[in-house]
Amino acid sequence: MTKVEEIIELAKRRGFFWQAFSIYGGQSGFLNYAPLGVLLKDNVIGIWKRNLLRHGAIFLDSPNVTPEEVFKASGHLDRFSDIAARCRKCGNKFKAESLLKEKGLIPKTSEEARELLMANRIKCPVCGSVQWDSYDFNVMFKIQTVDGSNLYLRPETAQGIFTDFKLLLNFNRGKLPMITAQLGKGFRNEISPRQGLIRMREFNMGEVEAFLDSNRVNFPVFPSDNMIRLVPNSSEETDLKLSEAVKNSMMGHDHAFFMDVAVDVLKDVGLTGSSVRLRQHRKEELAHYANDCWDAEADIDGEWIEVIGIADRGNYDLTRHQQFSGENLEVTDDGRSFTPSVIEPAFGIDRICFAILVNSYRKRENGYKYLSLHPDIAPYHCVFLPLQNKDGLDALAESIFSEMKKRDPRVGIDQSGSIGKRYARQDEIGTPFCVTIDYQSLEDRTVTIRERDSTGQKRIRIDDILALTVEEGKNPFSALYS
RNA sequence: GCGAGAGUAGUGUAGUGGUUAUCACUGGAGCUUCCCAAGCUCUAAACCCGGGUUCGAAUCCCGGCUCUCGCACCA
Repeated sequence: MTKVEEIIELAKRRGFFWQAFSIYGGQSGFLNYAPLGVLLKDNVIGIWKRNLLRHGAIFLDSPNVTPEEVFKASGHLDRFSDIAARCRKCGNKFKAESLLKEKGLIPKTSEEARELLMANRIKCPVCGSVQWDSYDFNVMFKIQTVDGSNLYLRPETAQGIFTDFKLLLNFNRGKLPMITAQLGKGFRNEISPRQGLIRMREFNMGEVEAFLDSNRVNFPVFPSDNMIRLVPNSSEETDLKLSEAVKNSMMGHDHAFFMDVAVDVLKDVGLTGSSVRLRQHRKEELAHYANDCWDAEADIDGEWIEVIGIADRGNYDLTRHQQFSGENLEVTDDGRSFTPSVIEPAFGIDRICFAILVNSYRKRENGYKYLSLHPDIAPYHCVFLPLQNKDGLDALAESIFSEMKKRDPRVGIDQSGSIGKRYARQDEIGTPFCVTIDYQSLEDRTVTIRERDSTGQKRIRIDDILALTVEEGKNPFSALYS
């Protein structure tokens, strides 16, 4: 088994994620988060949300189902709908538009495309046949109401924010810059969804739209000014602080600010160092709405995978929605009217979760596996283990457990099997600390705390555990082993 | 979507026309001289779905679904 296969095997066996609808054979492109995966994902989302709140973000939650007009305005309807041409002989599929481009022909319908392909004896690039079928292909899932209105499942959550821009700005008392964010699902009818959590038809995204005045610096102070590997599209890759990259004119200041925020989030979930980089899109790679885009990529077993896209959308979306809706979406500031620009960091929650699993997977010399998860994002913070299930050890463990779970619900207790088996079980799901109640505990109210990565142990007082203060998103037990 | 391969307990697997369907790990109950998956006993759990061939199909054929790899796709 390859490393990734081993991780997927562990993730299925221990309950991080499962194939969706598996009793009916499964459905390609859809996965279930299993019990531990849900906890991990919640922690990732919590880190995303707290980082944004820290910068004054406001949040929105808009519908998945979106009317056609919105995607006409956003450009997704045109750019997502293609006429596909299928060679009758070899079955290969192409964009009809690109096959007909050299003849200067632009088909309006799939029927017209087929006629043009046949009439001009366009050859299949693979087998040379001139026999074609054609059909409409849309990457957006189309649905209909009973009265026949066309609706789509959104391919990105961003449009919900753009269409509520005036309300959000009013809520923000008219002030720019304004950071808005939405956690939600996106849907894309991928032709061949693959690689588990990497390419799904329904996926979790945490999108941020920062509205700003492009004539000035909107976010002067970087939160961390992280040092990061940068891969620009026109020069050599280099390690730089983001402030230095801005000085070198590699990107705009406000764009770099959100790259810094993105790197902070990755740092908080435990993705750091050489496993993360920022790569600039090539011109031809840019989405229709983007002026510039840098992807935060994570190393997933030797392959760089986009986990966050930080796009400069300019004023494209607001300008388009102003045109199509007739609403005035300009902002007046200092007597000057303008359409705000947008920087959009879009976080791929599922990919971040998968990158976390892959990058935390370790093997000990004896072959036993463990997940070296950051203590703050592990599904369980600490698990209590009575060395024996008798002699009062079990009762003492249960009393500590029931006291602690009132304050930190991310604790567990495990009384089944040998102690080594229980340590191994917790190692596999990435529990960073195990507290073992042994015979000495009965005499002096001390216990041992074991750290997952080193397997080292310290003896601590039960009262010090009970005195821990719990802070949202933090593992309080880290304070006991330092 | 195309081509090739593959789908057997939760996981990984054995099984080339007739088996009570193999083994291991995991899970559960218990014993145990008890701090790193020890040992022992017991136990739960599977042939992807639908057709066909056959006296008889996990096994052969067809279709569907899913997975893997390559191609294409990835706004």
